[in-house]
Amino acid sequence: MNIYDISAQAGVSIATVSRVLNGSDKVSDLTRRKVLDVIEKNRYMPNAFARSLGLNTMSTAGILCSDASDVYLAQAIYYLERELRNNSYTSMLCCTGHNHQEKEAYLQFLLSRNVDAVFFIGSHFVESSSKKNRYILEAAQKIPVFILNGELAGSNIYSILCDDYAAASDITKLLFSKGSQKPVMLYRILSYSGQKKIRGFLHVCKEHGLEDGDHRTFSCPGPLVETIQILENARKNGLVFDSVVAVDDELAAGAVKYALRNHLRIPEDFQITGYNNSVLAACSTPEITTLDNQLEFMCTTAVSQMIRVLQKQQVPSKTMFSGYIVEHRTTRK
Amino acid sequence: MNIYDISAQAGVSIATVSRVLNGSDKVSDLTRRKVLDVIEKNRYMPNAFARSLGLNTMSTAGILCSDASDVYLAQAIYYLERELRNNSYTSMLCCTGHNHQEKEAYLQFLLSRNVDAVFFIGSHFVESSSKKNRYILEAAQKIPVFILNGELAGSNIYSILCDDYAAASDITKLLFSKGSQKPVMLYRILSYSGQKKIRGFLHVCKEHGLEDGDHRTFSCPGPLVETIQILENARKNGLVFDSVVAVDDELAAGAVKYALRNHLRIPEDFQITGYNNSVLAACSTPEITTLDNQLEFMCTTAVSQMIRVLQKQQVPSKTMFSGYIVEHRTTRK
DNA sequence: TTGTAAGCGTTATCAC
DNA sequence: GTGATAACGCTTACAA
Repeated sequence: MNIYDISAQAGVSIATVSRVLNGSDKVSDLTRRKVLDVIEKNRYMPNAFARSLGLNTMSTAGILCSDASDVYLAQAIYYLERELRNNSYTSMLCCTGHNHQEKEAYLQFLLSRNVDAVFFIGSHFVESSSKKNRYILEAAQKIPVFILNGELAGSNIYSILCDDYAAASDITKLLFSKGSQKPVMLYRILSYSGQKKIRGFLHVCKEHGLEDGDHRTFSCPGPLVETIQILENARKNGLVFDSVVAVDDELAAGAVKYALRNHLRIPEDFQITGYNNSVLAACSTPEITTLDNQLEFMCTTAVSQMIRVLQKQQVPSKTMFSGYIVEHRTTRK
Repeated sequence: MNIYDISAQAGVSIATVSRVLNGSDKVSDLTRRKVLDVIEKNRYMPNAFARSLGLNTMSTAGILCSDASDVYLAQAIYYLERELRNNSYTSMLCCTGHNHQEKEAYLQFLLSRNVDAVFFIGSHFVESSSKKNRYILEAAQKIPVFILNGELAGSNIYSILCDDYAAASDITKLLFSKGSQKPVMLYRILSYSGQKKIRGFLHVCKEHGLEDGDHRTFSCPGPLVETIQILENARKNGLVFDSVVAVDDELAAGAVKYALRNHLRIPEDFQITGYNNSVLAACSTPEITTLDNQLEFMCTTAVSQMIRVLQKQQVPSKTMFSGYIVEHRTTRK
C-alpha cells in the first residue's frame, strides 16, 4: 500500500495525496475528505524511508552514554527522550562503555544512520587529550553536538553543565560548617566533571587549613565492596577522617556501609554527602544528603537548544548553572 | 557527496561502488582498492535513507518501556541495546509512562518510523482487557513483537519471561524455612507478573497454614515514604508480620527502612526479600536477599529470537525460565 | 568483472 | 486547486 494506491482509490493524483498528508491548505475540503477516507479505510501509513530521502531528515537524535543502567544516566535518558519525543524526534540510544575506540565506533554508527543531532551524556566523553576529542569535532561538522555535564570548545558544539566546582565547594563547606574537621573525597575517574569536583573540594579544604588535601581524595572506579575496602585501607594506613564527600550517590552508599560496619554513628560521628539526588540517596538508610544538579533542567535545556540550532537560530556554546544541596540525614542538623 | 561523485572520481560505475560498499566478492582487488581509496579520501558515507528505501529496512528496533529511569527497566534497556547493537541494529527508545493512550501513540510513532521489530519491557503493557491489547496484535501484523516479562498470545508475538509464580513461591518458602511465621507481600500494581507473584505467595502461605493470606498483600504504587506508611498502618491495625516479600528491590528498601525505624533487628526479628537483584539490593544496608530473574539472559534471548524471526526461522511463541535466589543479609543464615 | 537502467515511495516544482 | 514529473541516493537484476 503506497501513495499511488491511495491516489488511485481516491481518484486524485499522488501530489494531492501528499498535500493532504502534509496538511497543505491548497486542497479543497471535499478532496481532503475523500482522500482521508481512503487513507483511513486502508490504514495507510506513508513510508518513512522515502519521506526521509526526500526531506533528508528522519527527525531522529542520537543519545550516547556509557551505561544506560547507571541510575543517573538512566534518568538523563528518560528526560532527554521525553523532550525529544515531545518535539516529534525519535531517540536512538547507544551505550558505549568506557573504551575510547567504542565511543568513536558508536558515534560513527549514529552518524551512518543520519541522525539530526547527537547528545553526549557525561563528561567522560571529553578526554584530556585533544587528539582523542577530534572525533567529536569532526561529527560537529555534520550535525550539532550537545554535551551534557561536560565541556568541549568547538564550532557546532554546545556544552550544558552544572557548575560542579561551585557545587563541590558548597557541599564541602557544608560539612565543615556542620563540624567536620577532616573530610575525604571519593571520586570515580578524572573526568572533566570529576576534576572540577576535586578542585572544589581541595580549595575548601585549604580554606579550612587542611593542607594534606591531596592525600584525602580516592579513586573508586570499582564496585561497592571495593569502595568500602578503599576507606578501610585509608583508615588502616593511619588517615583520620570524619566525613566523606562522594561524587555520586552510589559511592555515598558505599560510605554509609563503611560507617555502619565500623559502628560509626551517622551523622554524629561521621557525615556523608552524595551527588546527583538519585533514587539511591532516597533508598539508603539513613537517607543521604546530596547535591541536585538539576538534571531535568539540563535535559530540557539541551533539547530546546537543539531545536533552535536546527532552526538556524543562535544558541550559546556553553550554558552553566548552579546546583543545590538537598539535606537529608547523613549530615547534622 | 554521493555515490555518483565517488564513481566518477574512481572511474567506475555506481554499481561497482555499491558492490564495494556492500562487500560483494564480484569486484577485482584492483578496482576495490581504487574505490576504497576514493571513499576514504572523501570520507564518504552512504546515505542511510536512500539505502533504507531500497532495502526496505534500516535495521532498527523499537524499545518500549514505561520509564527508562527505573533501575530494573534501565538495566533491561542496557542489555537489549547492547545485543541489538552487536547485531548491527539501532535501538529506538520510547518511554511511554503508564497511560494507555500514550502507549498506543508511542507504538504508532515507532511503527511510523518503520522499525523492524519492537520490544515491550514489562508486563504492564499487557492489559487484562483484551480490547486494550488489540493495538499490540495489530502491530504484530506488521512486525514481530517481543514481550519481556509479560505474556500475550497472538500471531507474530513472542513472550519471554521468568516463571514469577515459581519464583515468588520459592522465595516465600525460603522465608518460612528461615523461621518466619507471618509474612506479608508488597506489590506495585496488579500487572500480569504482579498477579503471578501474589498467587505464588498466597499458595505457599496456605501450604503453611496461613489462611488470611488475602489480608497480607498490600499495593504500594507510590513513593518510598508511602510504602513505609502502609506497613506502619498495617501494624497499627493489628496485623502481625515478621517478614516482607517485596516484588521489587525498591519496595524491599522501603521495608528495610520500616524495620530500622521501628528498631526491629534484621534478620533476627524481621526478614525481607526483594526482587530483580538490582543495584538497590546491593546498595542497601543490610544488603537485601533478592531474586535474580535473569534479565540479561532474557534480553539476549529476546534479541536472538528477533534475529531468527526476521530470518523467517521458527521461534517459540513463549519462552519461560526460572529465576534464582541470591541470599544476602536480610534473611537468616 | 563491470555497466546500464529500473525500481524504492516520497516531496516539491512547475504548469495548467 | 490539481496533476505531471523530476529529484532524492541507493540496490540489484540483467546485459555485456
